[in-house]
Amino acid sequence: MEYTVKNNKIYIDTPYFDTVQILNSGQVFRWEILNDERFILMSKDKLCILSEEDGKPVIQTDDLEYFINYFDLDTDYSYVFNKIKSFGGITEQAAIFGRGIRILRQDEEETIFSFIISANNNIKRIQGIIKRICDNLGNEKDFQGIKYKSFPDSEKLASAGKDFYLSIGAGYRASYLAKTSQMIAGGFDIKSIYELNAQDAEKKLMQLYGVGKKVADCILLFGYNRQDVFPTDTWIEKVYIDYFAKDKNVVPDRAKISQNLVEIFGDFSGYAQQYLFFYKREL
DNA sequence: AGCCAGGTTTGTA
DNA sequence: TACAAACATGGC
Repeated sequence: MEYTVKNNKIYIDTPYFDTVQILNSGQVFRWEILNDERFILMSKDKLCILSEEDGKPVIQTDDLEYFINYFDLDTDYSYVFNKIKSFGGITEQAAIFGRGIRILRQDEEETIFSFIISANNNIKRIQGIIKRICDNLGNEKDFQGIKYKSFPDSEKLASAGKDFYLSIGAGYRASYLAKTSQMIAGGFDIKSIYELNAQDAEKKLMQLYGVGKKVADCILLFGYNRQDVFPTDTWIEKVYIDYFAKDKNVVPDRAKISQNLVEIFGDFSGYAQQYLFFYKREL
């Protein structure tokens, strides 16, 4: 076991958990610096405090079970890490560089809306838009004197119109958020996606307004914990051109890049994607 | 100042 | 099917 639980705290004891790397890996947007070396992270209506004791990560929370699952603490990352390293080259370098990254098990619904907002957007602004949505539509919560707002459910999101999303700076994604929240609140079954294979799951998610292939793949990876997809954005496209393309002058489209990378990495595509994304973006 | 950001949708041929 | 333009906004 790579963690122990005591008094509402989870003590992490593994090199495969680096708080700063996880927070900066671009999969989670609702976090803030609390004070030096302490962070708060929110998911759904829950919050945890991330800190260090004796140089090791500590998670403080009212809901231990939720965050043990959220941080994927029961997955053996030494196995994942070594498997990714075995691909060699840039992939091995990326894994070593981002050794402390984990793929979080985030809420499906929150992930859907978060990654609709992510389209053609930068991470700082994505964080701001999501924060303003929570501040305006979320429920008031409190954890040990820290006041925060929950992520609103689809009904609440659907009750706000396109004009609201425009007013909080969502830009042209405003209509996507208004429409998709109405679809999900209206009965679009996002749980049934767990039963589908990757291709059908992708197609189903792409029925949602504002969800194309790349966003669908991010939702599957971060919200459904599916590893057999390879979200291909501008950064992964750069990685592909630099290190995987046979002919740099003939660059396939992103769907084809994604397909090629899944053929290479198979059921470890998600992990490989995350290490490579982090490596390219941090350098 | 101007390009870019974890792209998607819509229109055209 | 394939490609291009339109789409809002702010980070750096």
